[in-house]
Amino acid sequence: MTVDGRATRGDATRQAVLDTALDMFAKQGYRATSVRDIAARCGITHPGLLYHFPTKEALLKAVLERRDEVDRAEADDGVVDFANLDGRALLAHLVASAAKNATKRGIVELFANLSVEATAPDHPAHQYFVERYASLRATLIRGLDALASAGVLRPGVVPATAAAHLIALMDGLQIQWLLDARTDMAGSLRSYIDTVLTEPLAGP
Amino acid sequence: MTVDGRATRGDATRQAVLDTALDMFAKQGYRATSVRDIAARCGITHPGLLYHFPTKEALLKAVLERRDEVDRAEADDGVVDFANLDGRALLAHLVASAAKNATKRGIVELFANLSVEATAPDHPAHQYFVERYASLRATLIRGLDALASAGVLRPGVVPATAAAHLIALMDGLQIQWLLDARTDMAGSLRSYIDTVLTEPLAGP
DNA sequence: GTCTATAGCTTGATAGAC
DNA sequence: GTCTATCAAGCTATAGAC
Repeated sequence: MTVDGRATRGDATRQAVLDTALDMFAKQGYRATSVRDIAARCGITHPGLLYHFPTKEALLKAVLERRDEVDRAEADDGVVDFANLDGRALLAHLVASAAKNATKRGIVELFANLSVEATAPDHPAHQYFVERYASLRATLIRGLDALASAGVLRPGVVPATAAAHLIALMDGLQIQWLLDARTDMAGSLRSYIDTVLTEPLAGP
Repeated sequence: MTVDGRATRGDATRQAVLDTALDMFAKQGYRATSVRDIAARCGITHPGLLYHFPTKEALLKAVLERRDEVDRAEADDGVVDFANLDGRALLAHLVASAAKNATKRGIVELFANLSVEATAPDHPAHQYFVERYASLRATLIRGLDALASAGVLRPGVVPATAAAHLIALMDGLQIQWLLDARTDMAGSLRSYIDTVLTEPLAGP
């Protein structure tokens, strides 16, 4: 879409490239996917693609931004603001995300692949992931602090430690699930959360 | 070494290649490291290298096997058999491993990279990782079962679930540590273990 | 056991026509 | 906006000399 709301042909192609790139980065990883492959699946040639995204790296960044938009849109079912959920709702949201991820192998592969690749300081997505982890960690600590104040955190649980555990569990369980789809990411995460709270998390 | 115990020049080269490959796969990932680069750092050409290991894939497998040998040798400080440690010693060993890993960024990068890459069923190291995870999981469940029988497991802790948590934590904490070296892998792991036991793990 | 030389392929990116 | 054509560079792997 252009700023004034009219869709052009170029924008349609741009969208198709973005969707296809997301799918292929997800299934094969960023490094293992070539610009040519993406272009071919969109019915154009690779210089055609590079007209819209000048480099492969620019395409990756656009894909990540688009992914965040989609996630935000989905979370806005009830116009919820993730960063300001109350403690229990925040933890419930993590479990729900894990359950939803189990229906999207491609997305899980993309982020599992990238979060390791992007660990290298010179990776195009390095800064994106540094910020992503820092922000998630901060949100979790805030939520756990609130739960501590409300007295529903099991004594001895340190918010910063539990936050690190939660993030590690989400990442680690994804690897186990990718290796063996019988892994219950959501259930496993929930059972950790229940050891942290004085009263189990409600819900499905 | 040849079967009868005599070292030959070829064997020395073989060893150098193995060590160098481990180092470079670790620092840059398997896919991003070329056979040429490895050969050059060994002072030979790449066809020279391919005489010893017919393909890059064969080299990877040899590196993984070598890594396991070294790990086993290190664990055998006191001639300990990892799979038959008693429960507490097994958990203490995990913490010690995490601490040791924090001195070897290369190795951590190699395994973090590979455990995600190898999630793809057609990856050369797929079977290796499937078996690695299954065996670690089995060992952990056995150890936790023993602790449960001894009555030192906090009530409500399910061995299979705690085993999945421990593996996920080790993998996930590695990613956080690679992103930010201030992450305390060993401490974080230990604090999870302490929530699972009725009495904290002794030791440094 | 290691070399030179090279085949044969894929990659990301650019120039310039239409 | 998309194409053809092409570049320069990288890769794994092989053939055959020494």
